[in-house]
Amino acid sequence: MAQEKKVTIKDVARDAGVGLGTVSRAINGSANISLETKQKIFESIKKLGYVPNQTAQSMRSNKYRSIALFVNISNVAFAQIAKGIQNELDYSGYTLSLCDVGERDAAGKIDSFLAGRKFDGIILSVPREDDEQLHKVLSKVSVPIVTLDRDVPGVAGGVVIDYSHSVKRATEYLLSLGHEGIALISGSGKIRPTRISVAAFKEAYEAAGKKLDSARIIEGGFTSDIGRNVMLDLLPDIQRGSVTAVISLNNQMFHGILQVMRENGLEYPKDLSIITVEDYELTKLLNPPVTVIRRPLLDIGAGVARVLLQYIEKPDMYGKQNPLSIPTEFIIRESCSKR
Amino acid sequence: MAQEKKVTIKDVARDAGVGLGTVSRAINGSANISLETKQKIFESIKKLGYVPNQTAQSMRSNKYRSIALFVNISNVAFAQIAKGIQNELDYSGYTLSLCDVGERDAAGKIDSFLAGRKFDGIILSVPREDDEQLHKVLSKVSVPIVTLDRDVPGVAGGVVIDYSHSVKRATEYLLSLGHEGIALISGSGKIRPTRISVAAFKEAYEAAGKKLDSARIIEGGFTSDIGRNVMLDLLPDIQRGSVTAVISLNNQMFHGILQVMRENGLEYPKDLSIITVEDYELTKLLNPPVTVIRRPLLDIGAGVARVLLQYIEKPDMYGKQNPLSIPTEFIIRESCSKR
DNA sequence: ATGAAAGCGCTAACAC
DNA sequence: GTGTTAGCGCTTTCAT
Repeated sequence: MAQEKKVTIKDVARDAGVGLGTVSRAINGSANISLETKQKIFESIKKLGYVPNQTAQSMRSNKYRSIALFVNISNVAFAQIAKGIQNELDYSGYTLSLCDVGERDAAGKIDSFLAGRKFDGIILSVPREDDEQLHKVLSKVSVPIVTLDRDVPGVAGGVVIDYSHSVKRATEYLLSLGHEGIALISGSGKIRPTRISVAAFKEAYEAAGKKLDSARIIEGGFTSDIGRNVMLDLLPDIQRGSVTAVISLNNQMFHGILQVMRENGLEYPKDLSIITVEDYELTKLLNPPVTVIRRPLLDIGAGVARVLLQYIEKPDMYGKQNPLSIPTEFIIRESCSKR
Repeated sequence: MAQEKKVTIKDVARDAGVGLGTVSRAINGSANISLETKQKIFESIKKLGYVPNQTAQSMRSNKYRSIALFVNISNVAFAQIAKGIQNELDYSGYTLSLCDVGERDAAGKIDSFLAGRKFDGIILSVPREDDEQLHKVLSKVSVPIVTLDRDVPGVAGGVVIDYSHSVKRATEYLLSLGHEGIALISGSGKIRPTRISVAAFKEAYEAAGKKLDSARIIEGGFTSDIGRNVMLDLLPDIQRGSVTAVISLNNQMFHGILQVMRENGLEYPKDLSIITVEDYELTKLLNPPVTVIRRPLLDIGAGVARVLLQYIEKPDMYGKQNPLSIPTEFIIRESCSKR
């Protein structure tokens, strides 16, 4: 915690024997400046160890080199996504600010976080899309906002994850194994990935010409406790044999599901076939290894950052581009068996 | 992305019929101001929807309501720690800025991140403590820095995790089970948790009056690949029976270890007893459940944030306080057997 | 091409 | 107590 001597643009100007504005122009790569003065200035800058004060720059220019990320930080997938965003941002010198929106009152948290604070752009992933309060908060924001696999009216899509293909394949796979009673346990019903997945699930049933009991589509959530409860409810059906397979669309939930199975002496794939979304490789190390739907988390982060950066640079393009669609992968391991 | 009409302190002053400074005083809860003018001002503020411009505030006051977090974001533990930090920061209205230091050139990343940017404080967790470059970078910083379970010369400790007790207990436990050849696979050798754990490991051996083959203390790292390699090296000793138990001090590494076991038909606890650090509950769901050392990640985050906040408020206290020590928990499950 | 000067919105020092 | 004023460090006219 040493003392930092602060050298300002003034010092540079004096040292280089030029005016304030000229130094500014040099820094910002302005056109109207001769090569020699430029050189002279950069020498002084180096000599004095000058670093522009970003706060002052921001105040004057309304650029902040900073973007805000709103997510539910409890979601384990988030860390990798954040890393992907960082990687992309590093190139362009932006800072990432983090805000946990949690599960409840996301709008309130976003609002107070944003109050008076300045960012050049925002990446948004909320637990509910149909949040009036949220829309109100976001409508006050004057910088580009981009969603992370969410459909929020008035907000441009940044990245969408294509669960459709994988969920369909997973369902077909289970169907082909002879399962008829497949329970799809989604996350919250109010977000895009759930809608997409449910639709794909239905499609697969239709394509196979089988009829789907809509009670088999269960709205879950983001926690292992919810997984527990859903699974507890499902237990009778499983024991009766009317449910023989489960697809879990969230990793935390999957933990709860596994726990209930364990507690009730249910083994996979013998007593129940299971498929989940993969957030980290431990699913592969479970015994037996679990069949999963994998999302390329790093790519998702990098992608959403790139889209946002683009909108920041070209504000009039805002919302005029389709969100980046990121594919998922269906990986068959050993958690499902013939019926 | 609507238009935000910006109302400034000037507007408020005019509306309330007072001077600029008075409004400022009202906002900042200054003493010298009468209740009625204060009330009048807050009415105007509400009426006009005034929100102070933080950038301008920062520039003038050198306070930023912002703290920086430097971590290796690939570490899964980090997400929960970050949440703990956030929780604490929310109370005081600080923003968290995230910077991934990765594995290599942490100093460089920190340097460029910090360049010209302003924070009120920094939370630091680096992959190596003995980094000359790092010390140089940090010595230029003029705000409180606090470490997350690291010993960095010249930097105040924020939080230290007390692995000592748990590692000792884990070792004693293994020893009591009849294991003599216990391999301790640590993280990088250049960080505090490794030093602490190795010392505790040795102590346990000494206390039991057994002699420890120092080749059994193995420096690992932060990735599952390193875990793989270490385990591959260990394989002959395991098969020969000179190593019968493994303690892994890192979760990613543990994945690699498990993989190698799987690939070589080794089962725990039958062929090898294993203990690891727990970062998420999936270790409990492995079959059999794994005996672990658990760290309270949320508390760690909250703790380090609190310590930093304290130093920010009382800069002259900087470094004069002991780091907060956070206990760990040793949880016996079913991954170790008698020898 | 470059210097001078006017603020960005705010806080703090100084008057009264 | 409260108004006025001088900047914080920078970018951006506006002259030249």
